[in-house]
Amino acid sequence: MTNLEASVIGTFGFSNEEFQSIQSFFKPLSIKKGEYFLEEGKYCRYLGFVESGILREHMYINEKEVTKWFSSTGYFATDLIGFLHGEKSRVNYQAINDVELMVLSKDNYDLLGKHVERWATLEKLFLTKCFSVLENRIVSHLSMNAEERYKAFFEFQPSLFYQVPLHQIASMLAMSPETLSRMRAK
Amino acid sequence: MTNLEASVIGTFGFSNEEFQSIQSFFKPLSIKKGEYFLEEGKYCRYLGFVESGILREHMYINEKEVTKWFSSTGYFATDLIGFLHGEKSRVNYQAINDVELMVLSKDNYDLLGKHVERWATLEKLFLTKCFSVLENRIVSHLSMNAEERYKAFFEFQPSLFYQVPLHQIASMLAMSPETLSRMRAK
DNA sequence: TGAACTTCTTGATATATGTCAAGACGAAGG
DNA sequence: CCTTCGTCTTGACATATATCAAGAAGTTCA
Repeated sequence: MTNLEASVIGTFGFSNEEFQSIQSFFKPLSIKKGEYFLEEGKYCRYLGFVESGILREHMYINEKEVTKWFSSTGYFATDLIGFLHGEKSRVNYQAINDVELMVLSKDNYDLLGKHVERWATLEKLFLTKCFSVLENRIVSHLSMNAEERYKAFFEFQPSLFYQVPLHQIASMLAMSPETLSRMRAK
Repeated sequence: MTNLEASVIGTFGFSNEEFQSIQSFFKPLSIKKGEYFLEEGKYCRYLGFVESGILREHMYINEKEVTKWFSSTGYFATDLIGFLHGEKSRVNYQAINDVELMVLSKDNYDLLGKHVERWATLEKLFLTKCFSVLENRIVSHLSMNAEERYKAFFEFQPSLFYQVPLHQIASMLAMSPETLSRMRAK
């Protein structure tokens, strides 16, 4: 069973039949360490699902690089708004290490509604999951200090800390690399 | 023309016919200053649209009150995840002043798909707008300091600053009331 | 192997922001 | 009308976090 299958059936509650009917729309894509899956200013033609490896989502603001998210195994990767609306991406997705993806083109994505009866429901579930993740992050910024954000994220995804440069994690948590280093020291 | 009509046609691109077909599903609701439109732990039975007045979205974390958002004229109000999934609310919506709403019950919301042909498209547009707002807020926390967040939000909604207690705005921007007061002094 | 990088840590210090306390002011209510 | 309460500001001070700088390891690559 691929990770895609496990995720789509487990997390999103697709039936086996539903999964079979969408599977053929995905195709595999390999990306080498350092290469880009998506670049700022280019059209978001693909929705990626990470089978293995880690992609980093980042953008430049006032010449400073801001890490927004990491898509590791089992996560989807794209500028969702850009993808759904057929617009240019505002973010980059770069491979932290060698990455294996299953990707769905925008054209195929738009066809799913005709091939999967429950698609409207399933798509809504997907969108609301994404929404929920962001909502929780907002709350974390409203109610936690740097140390609490570090602890919460470390509990959530400890494995990332051994695979990703820590200064990038620090950026994603809105703190300096030195601060993150000091919290780890405790 | 009601604000609901203007918003749904202007922002979401409904046709007049589409608006007419959904209008009857909404009903008006008045809320007095201080009263609640939605409370933590209760089921989210309604999606509200603010015709006039301001609602404040807030929650309690470690006994501390955290203001998450303000829904002023032209905004929707509900715990979106709770509403869509038929779950209990994690937030409160309290009236800052007397508020006039147009509300859509969960039952009616679920009926819209059968009455409006483009509903799947329109609903997706609604969800992605909400998603986009959150995404921008995340980026603001990753790339701005308190003063920059204050300035950006003040430019975005200056009128709020004259209608809402400033300490609540401070909470929403993740800073202390004193800090907000000092930024304003400049 | 050695040189050039990157990453991570640590210390010293600077700065932004939070906390505490007090007072001014206006609104709400008896 | 007075009292009380909530709001906002301001000052003094505390603290969290950022910045700057240096060095130790680990990596990459010729």
